[in-house]
Amino acid sequence: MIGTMPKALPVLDVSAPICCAPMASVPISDDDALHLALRLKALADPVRLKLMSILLTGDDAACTCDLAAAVDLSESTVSHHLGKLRNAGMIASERRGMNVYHRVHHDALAALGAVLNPGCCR
Amino acid sequence: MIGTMPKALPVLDVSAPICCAPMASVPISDDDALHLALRLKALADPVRLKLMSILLTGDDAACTCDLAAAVDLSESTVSHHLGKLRNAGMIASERRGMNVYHRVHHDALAALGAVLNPGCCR
DNA sequence: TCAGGATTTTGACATATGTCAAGAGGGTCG
DNA sequence: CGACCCTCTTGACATATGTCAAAATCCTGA
Repeated sequence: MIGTMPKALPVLDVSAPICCAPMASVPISDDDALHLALRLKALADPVRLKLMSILLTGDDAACTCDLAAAVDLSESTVSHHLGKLRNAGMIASERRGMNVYHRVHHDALAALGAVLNPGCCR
Repeated sequence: MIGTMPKALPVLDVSAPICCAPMASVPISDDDALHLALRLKALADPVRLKLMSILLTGDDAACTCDLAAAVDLSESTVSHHLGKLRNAGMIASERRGMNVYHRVHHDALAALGAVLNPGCCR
């Protein structure tokens, strides 16, 4: 039960596709609430939102160092944020030569929007 | 600039209607990123998602004590969570007699979904 | 006015989070 | 191979967060 969660949110792999009914259609289960919360938490940070937006609006995938420059933070910090996004299934990262390039999982973002927005058509 | 935010996220009033372009349409501004993050943070907790879902699927508004019973947490804890949701503009609370009844701001939820989901029609 | 129930606020505590510096891997190119 | 660049991991630190108990508010009804 959700009340007996005195300490930590467990660390789960939430990189699988989001799969739960819109919040308004049915009372959400404890399990779905936890998974959804972990994904929203991954997005609920100004730096990570900024990174997502840069990736979404950019022509191509961007590497870690470019992103670090764009948000003006250390590369280790940006790597940390990218790790969180990747772990939540929001982005995919791929090594090309010396750099690692990141791109958004559009489906994951759309699915998240759909769970929140009852009136959303797709 | 977003990088020079060494400490705390400022406490802002984000109860006003959400107003920013979908994340994918334009690189999000630092200001919009901050506001959006604060709203998402309000939602990014399993207990608060559960509360939202209960309110969304229930016939009527629910009072604090009913919600506390539903999620099996102390009333002070639930009051704290409801305060966060209210502060983010996700719910409205109204006193009726001895109890305080809470209901969801559907628009706020929908707007949040719309910012996330580029393909959402409204 | 006063007793009692509902709600919120305050204080305390353990845990999570965001940040950077320093170090460890991994890849490229002389 | 060896120097160097990009990335990720680790350690440390300050701050935020979720929880409850206890105290303070607010409201109703006798």
